[in-house]
Amino acid sequence: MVVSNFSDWYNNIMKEAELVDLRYGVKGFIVIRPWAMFILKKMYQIYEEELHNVGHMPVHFPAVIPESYLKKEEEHVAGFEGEVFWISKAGFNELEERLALRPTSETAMYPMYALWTQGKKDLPIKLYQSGTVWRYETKATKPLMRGREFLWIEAHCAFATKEGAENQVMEDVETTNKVISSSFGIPFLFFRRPDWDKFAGADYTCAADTLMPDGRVLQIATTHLLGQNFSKPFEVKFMDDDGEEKYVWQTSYGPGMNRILAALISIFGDEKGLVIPWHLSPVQAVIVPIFKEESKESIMAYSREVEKLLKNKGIRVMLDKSDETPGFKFNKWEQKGVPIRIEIGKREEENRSVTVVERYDRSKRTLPLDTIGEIEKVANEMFEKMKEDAKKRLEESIVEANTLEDMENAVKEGKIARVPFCSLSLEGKECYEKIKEKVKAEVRGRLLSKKEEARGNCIVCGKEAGEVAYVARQY
RNA sequence: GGGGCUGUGGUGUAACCUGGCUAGCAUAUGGGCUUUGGGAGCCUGUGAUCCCGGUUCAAAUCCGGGCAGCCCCA
Repeated sequence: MVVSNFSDWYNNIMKEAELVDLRYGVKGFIVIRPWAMFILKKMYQIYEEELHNVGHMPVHFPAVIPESYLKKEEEHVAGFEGEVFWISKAGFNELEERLALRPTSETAMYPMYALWTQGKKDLPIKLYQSGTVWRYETKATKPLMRGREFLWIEAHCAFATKEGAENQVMEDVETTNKVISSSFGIPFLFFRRPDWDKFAGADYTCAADTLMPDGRVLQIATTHLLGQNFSKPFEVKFMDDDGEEKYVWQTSYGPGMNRILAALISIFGDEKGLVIPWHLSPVQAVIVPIFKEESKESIMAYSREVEKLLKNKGIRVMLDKSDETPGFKFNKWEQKGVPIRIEIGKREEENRSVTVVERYDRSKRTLPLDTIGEIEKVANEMFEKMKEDAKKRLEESIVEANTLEDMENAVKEGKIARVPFCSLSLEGKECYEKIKEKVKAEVRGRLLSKKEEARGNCIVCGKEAGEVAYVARQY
């Protein structure tokens, strides 16, 4: 992907590949078109399956939250109040109590959790819902990256002990690795966020940041240790073994599906268009027939035979029967990101073979018809390459910086700077604000994946460094 | 939150500064002919000045407001 004009590329691909339509006419609300929605559905399916594997069950809570619920936890309201859409009227009646369109569902779910939890037998609770939330974003909106309505999954857990909740946070990290990294191929860094940047109402927040081609990071999933901050005001209690009533320990986890799609598009896309991983693509293999008028019938017949063969193998195949020229079709499906193209012309028909072109590096090979199942292997190898290359790009974008100047340069070049930093608790906030002002970048936190020993002095204040922090520009 | 730019058929644009004739072009789209190993060609048809208000004999064009989009900065 060309870095110099990522923004143009991105805006353009939305239209060209028919992913979304921005013309709905309400700021921050967009129409997601079939090609993108199919990919989202696939991602949901894989995500939900993995959540089931680790013991979550699905649930559905209402989209509206009574004002009194939303306001029960003080920090939480303070964090979200400015972004809430309110329903104050229904039909011809003013509502007695305003209803919030959920910006996130803690305050919708926990009143019910209180009713459902009496004893240890009711714990842990591990529930998730897939759905939409609404936030009145005041920053500039950008298709799929920041909207006022977005699709996500939110998993809300409750445990008898703090340890149980902390383990859940680590399990969420592992789930994120399995799904977003291994299955979707999107590399990211998982950070413990600084205290000044945690979720409103959480003890602490961990967040996965991926790197967009222009060097800005995009947060694609978060998991929060909510501690007992919500269980107390919502009175989610249980009777413990010692006969004492105790408050549960809670977590919430939220992968943002729109943003994951935005990352998928941007990280794998190239100057020709999208490149969609095999298992997520609406069309996995497209057959492009090539013929002279006199051979049309037999080549189409052979193409249909190949189509049927692939369909029977469970592959999402599409035979492009339109009247366009082959070159037009090649370009169209490359733009749409179909991972495998199968060309069938006179040569292929005569040899009972197919020509297979993979989208990522556009390598071409001829397969005899009876080995056509090989395309799955080709596609898998393609995906592994995409994944590796993306991972390498992320790793290579991390650079050491020990002075403010180095950091500024790194960030300006679209890198993620790894810096010695005094503290990620509130004591370090002043240093962070200086970075933000001078370098126009964010302190993303410290890595979760490994413990990094801080050396030297804080890049800003010069005090002994307590942390190895990562600094980058963000979306 | 601050600043800037923009809004013309489905899409991309010309005309806007300096108001004036039938709003031009490309692409897409309907029909016809023709055509298929990297975005074919010819003929023909359909289709547009974001919304509200103001200035003016006359507004796509100038002014004000709204809505929407993009970029930069916080």
